[in-house]
Amino acid sequence: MPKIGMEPVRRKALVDAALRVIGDQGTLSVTMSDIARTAGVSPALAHHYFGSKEQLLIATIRSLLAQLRDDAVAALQAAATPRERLSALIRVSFRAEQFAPETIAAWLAFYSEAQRSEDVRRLLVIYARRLRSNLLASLRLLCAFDDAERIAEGAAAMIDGLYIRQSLRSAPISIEASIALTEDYVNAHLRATDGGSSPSP
Amino acid sequence: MPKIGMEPVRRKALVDAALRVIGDQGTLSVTMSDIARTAGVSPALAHHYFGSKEQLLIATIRSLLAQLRDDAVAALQAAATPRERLSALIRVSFRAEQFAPETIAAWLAFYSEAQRSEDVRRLLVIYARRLRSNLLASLRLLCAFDDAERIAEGAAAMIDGLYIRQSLRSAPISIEASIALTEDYVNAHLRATDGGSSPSP
DNA sequence: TATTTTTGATTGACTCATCAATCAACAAAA
DNA sequence: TTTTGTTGATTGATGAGTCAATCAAAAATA
Repeated sequence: MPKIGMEPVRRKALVDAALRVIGDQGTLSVTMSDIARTAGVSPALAHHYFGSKEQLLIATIRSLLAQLRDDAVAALQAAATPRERLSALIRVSFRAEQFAPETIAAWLAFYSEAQRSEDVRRLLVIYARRLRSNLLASLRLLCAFDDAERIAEGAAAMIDGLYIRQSLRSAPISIEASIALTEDYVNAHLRATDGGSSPSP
Repeated sequence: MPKIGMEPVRRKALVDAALRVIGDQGTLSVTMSDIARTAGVSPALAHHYFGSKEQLLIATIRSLLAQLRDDAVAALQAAATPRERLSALIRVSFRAEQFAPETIAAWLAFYSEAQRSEDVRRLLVIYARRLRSNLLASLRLLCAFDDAERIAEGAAAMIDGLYIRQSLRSAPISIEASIALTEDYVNAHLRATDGGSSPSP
């Protein structure tokens, strides 16, 4: 069995397994054994490649973040106008995989961990900043500077809030309804702050 | 030392200690010893009164919820018009204690736990439902039925979202700014859905 | 080509620490 | 003396991290 060049393969398998196990159990208190078993290797190997559970978790978050970034980049490239880019960002946030119960459970677990681990916190801050600045870039072309800041802040909060509410699975909101709520928010404010399409000078 | 009638005193001390320790450490993976020490008793006593860690945690969430409910009731009673009641609900959600980092960290930990414990989940659903129905009761008097549903959903999401974003402590938003964002949302939509003050028939 | 050496991949078995839960015992009030 | 409050000591389980040993492919050598 021992073929050369296994390292990247195992690393990926372990990261994917970690995400799955964490999503299923809804907590970071999963054992290295669980993760390793899901990845089809021994617990010792997980330690061999990642050194510690913490490092494996961090790699897992990085992987989630990278996927989210790639999705956003792709969606933005396919959009032509600022308004379309705005909608693309909203749509990406509610992608089916991202909005799946296990993914949301994993995100929640990471947010909770961020209270303790500075490394985890820093990674989540990157996500928050990126979402905000992406929204801002489009909004600045659609309304006054100050309004753009406020709307971006509000839209980001609404997106995150829809996620957390989804995690309780009582009266779950559909993906389309979530997108509609966020779009409505943006529309109402773009309309309220000026005629509808005159960007700041 | 053993004075009679200690049970309620100890229970409260343990629940309060649990909330504090959980908030400080940002996780439910705190030890019974930590909690007991903070409450000034032995770990064995915590088990004596609560039977298990799970039960103590549940009592802790109940206590948080009860306080939130009492705050809401008080705020609602002090408000006269539907519009005032709406603002009162928003203001209560962002109470200083509720918005404190430790409280938010505790909430986050509970949400995460809800993925595993059906009991915890049920309690959090109660909170979500209560917030929604409180908002709805006021909104129904201010706009059409369908609009009320959507605005309530959106406002609740925004409130929860502002909480979760606060937990990262990057670019923290002030209490007043959070209230303003939520008020703006409600105002914009009340304005958009009809002239401004004609309730549904 | 055949043989030896090196090296990466992999694991079972073990250590060490932590923690929830239990229990027997004791102290003071009633 | 019965009841209530309280604890120290102990147990049993669990889980992260370590380590020495094994295995097979690749590289070097003859």
